[in-house]
Formats: sequence, structure tokens, C-alpha cells
Amino acid sequence: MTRSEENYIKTIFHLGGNSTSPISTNAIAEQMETKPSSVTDMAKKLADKGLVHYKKYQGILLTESGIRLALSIIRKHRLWEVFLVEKLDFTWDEVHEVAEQLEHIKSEKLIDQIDALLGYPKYDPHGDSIPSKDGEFFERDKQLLSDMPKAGVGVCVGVKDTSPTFLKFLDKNQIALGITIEVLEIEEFDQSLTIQIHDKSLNISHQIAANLYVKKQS
Amino acid sequence: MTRSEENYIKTIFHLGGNSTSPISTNAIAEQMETKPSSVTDMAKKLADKGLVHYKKYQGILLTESGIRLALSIIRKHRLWEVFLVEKLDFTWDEVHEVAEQLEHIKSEKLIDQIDALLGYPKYDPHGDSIPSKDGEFFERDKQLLSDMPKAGVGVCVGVKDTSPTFLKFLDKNQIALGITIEVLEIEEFDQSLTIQIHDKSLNISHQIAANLYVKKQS
DNA sequence: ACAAATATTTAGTTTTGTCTAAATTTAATT
DNA sequence: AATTAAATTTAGACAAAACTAAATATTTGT
Repeated sequence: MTRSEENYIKTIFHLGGNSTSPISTNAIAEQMETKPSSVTDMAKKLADKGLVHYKKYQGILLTESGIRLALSIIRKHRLWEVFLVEKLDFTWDEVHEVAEQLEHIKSEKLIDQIDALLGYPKYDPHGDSIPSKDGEFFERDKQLLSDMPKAGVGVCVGVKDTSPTFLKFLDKNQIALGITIEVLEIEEFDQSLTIQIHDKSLNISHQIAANLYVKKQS
Repeated sequence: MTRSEENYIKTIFHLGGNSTSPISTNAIAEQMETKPSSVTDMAKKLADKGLVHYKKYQGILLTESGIRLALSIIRKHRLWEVFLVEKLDFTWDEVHEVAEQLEHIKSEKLIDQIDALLGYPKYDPHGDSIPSKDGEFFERDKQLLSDMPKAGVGVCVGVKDTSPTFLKFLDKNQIALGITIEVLEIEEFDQSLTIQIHDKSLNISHQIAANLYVKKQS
């Protein structure tokens, strides 16, 4: 398994290639910042290895073993992210780039021991679920803050966008996993929200709210 | 800096390419299990980048910046080895293969934080010195066990051969860094040694003794 | 010093992963 | 349903890093 193959498998998974509707060559190319023709080439190779289903012009879908592989890579990526934050004082906007490299290290013992060292965490620093060693993972019950009604109260449990710019914005406004958010007002004009956090009120754009996951308080 | 380039630089350093006598194409090829013609190709590329001095048929020598690069790779390799042993319960025969991969991860913060987490260790699990961040490193005062005289007493401070087979042999015989070794007898016939460790006597071949470093007791 | 042996380089090929440009298929629109 | 637009694939090329085989330099032995 080369690094490039692993990156394709991971990307296809993230684009929904584990479901039933195939992913287009174009979508993969765009996500990976490469050209559709390169994707076609790789699709053939991955199909030969039994990792994807591929029929010309019909898009790409992961096979069973493709999904297993994707989950193992995602598991490594997210465990490394936890490690970087918990043990090495990385901030959540710094981890992705390094985890992109670390996820390709080949050693089963290594990742199992990292898992143990961290106490078998279930979620990464962005709130995403970490697949177990045998490929199971459970998405947490969550909803976008932008889908909450006025006066709704929830706990921040994850982010959708994980770009450094967004994460730094959150830091600056003291929005972190675990904090309680109450929706005070939803502006009809631009869908921006006024929320209450840490006993202060703050106005955030719809786009911000559409990238924050919360768990509704029962 | 590609992975392959880094591996060449590291190998040249280990073959003594930081001194004044150039390393031959053949020696590098043998060490890296590749062909001399491949080494020639890479020598040109590294020379273009200013990392080695290279004149046709005259062998290869690291430049100042080549040495700096080599030391930074070796620093990473050895710090990762310490991490694997200290934090993840790897044995000293398991670390090399994984550290070979980890040493190529590109993140200054990562390796600095690993260094801090480990408490700025000076030696790796095989007793080799870890270069500091600015490229300084001091070889410990040590000698081969095979060079010790009869009745000499020393503390094991390192190994020369770091192959899994050798290290497993040492484990099996409870030879580890820090233990005290006394030379009881040197056989004239085959230069094998009878040594005293842990209050037991043990006979080891000359080849074993020639791969164990000790620090003589004053 | 000169021939034989050894070491090194050159030239041309291969593989992997990418690209461009052209050709082809599928989807969309009128 | 035909034509245009968009997506996808093919064909051919390239760069990196390796290889083989042949050519050339250097070293060694007498």
C-alpha cells in the first residue's frame, strides 16, 4: 500500500464512498487537488487490488476491504491527533498537517500502543469519532448549531470545518469542545445567531454556526 | 528534501562522510542495498543541492550543510527510538524499523516536543549519543569489551551491532545497558571471553565482545 | 610500467504517479 | 430527439528513483 493509494482511499471514504452512490472522478480530483485523469489511473489500480468498485464513467465506490483500509487510516490519523494535543501540547489547528504524515507509518504495534497510552479515546480533538481496531465506529448524536431553534441549549461536541483559520477563530472566541451554547436570537435578515457562551453573548454568522456541532440538552 | 535523499545523507554520514576521506560509490551502494550507478545519480543531485562534495571517480563527502542535515535526521531517529522504548514499551530490537519511518516526518515542533516529553535524553536505547537541536553531539568515552584486559571491570554503555538477532541474544543473556561486566578470562585459542554479570559467569565469543561497548571503571 | 582486475560512470529502460491535450461518453437543454 | 455542455477516459509525455549493460577510469599486481 503506497502513501498515494492510501490518500485516495481515505479521500473516497470522506466523500461518502462507503455508501451506495459512487463518487465521481471529478469530485475526487477536486478534493485531492489533482486532475481527473490521474484519478482515473488510480481508480484502475485500486480496482485491480480489490479496494474499489470501478466501472468506466460510473464513478468509484469502496469495496469491503477498501472500507476496512479507510477506517484503519482514519483511526491512525485521529489517534495521532489526540496524541499531539494531549501529550505534545499541539493546538487543534496544528494537528492535521502532522497527522497527515503520521497516519502512513506502518506498524501495528505503534498505533496500538499509542491508543493504550491515550487511554483508548473515542473522539479526536475536533470531536470526530475514532474507529476501533476492528473497524467499528459510532457517530455521536449531534446536530449543527445552525439547525438549533431559538432558545435551544447544547454542548459543543465537534466541528465540521477543520481548517486552521476556522479553528483559530473559535479559539479567539473561546469556543471549544465541551462548552455550553445557548441560542439567544436568530436574525431573520442573514441567519446570523446571537449565542450565549461563558456568560457572554456573541454574534456569529450562519456560516460559523453551520460548522459547529452541538449535542442538544435533553 | 525527499525521503530517498535523506536516506543517502544519513548513510554517507554513518560511513564517515563527515571526515576528510571521501566515501566510495560502492560502499554507499552496498550499505543501502542498491546499485553503484544509482548512487552516482544521487551524488549528482545532492551535489547540485550543495549537500555533498562530489568529483567523478573521487568519492563523496558531506558539506557543512550536509552534515547539519545528517545530524538532524539522526537526532530524530534516536529521539523516536527513546520514545518507543520509554513511552510505548518497545524492546530495543523493535525500534529501528519504526524509527526509520518516523525520522522522515517533517515538523520541527513535533520533534522538539518529543524531546521535551522525554526530558531531553542524551543517549538512545543502544547507547548512541543524540545530537542536540543545533547539531552538537558528544560521543561518550567508551571502548569495546573485546579491547578490555583480563580482570577489567566496566559498565555496558552501548552496542555496535544493532541487529534484532544480536539484541535478542543480549536480552536472553540479561545483558543490558547499565549492567556491570567483569572480564574473568580471555581464551587464547579463540579470543572468547568468560565474563561475570549478575553474579553469574558466562562465556561469549569474540564477535559478541567486539559489538559491546563498556565504560571502564576508574 | 603495463596488463588485469576492480570501481565508477554513462546510456538507455522501468515503474509510479502525475500531467496535458485530444477523444469519447454521459448529461443537460432546448 | 438533436445538439450542446460537461464529465470522463485515452494516449502520450515527464520527473524521480531505481535498474541493466556497456563504456570508461582507476587501482593493483607483477
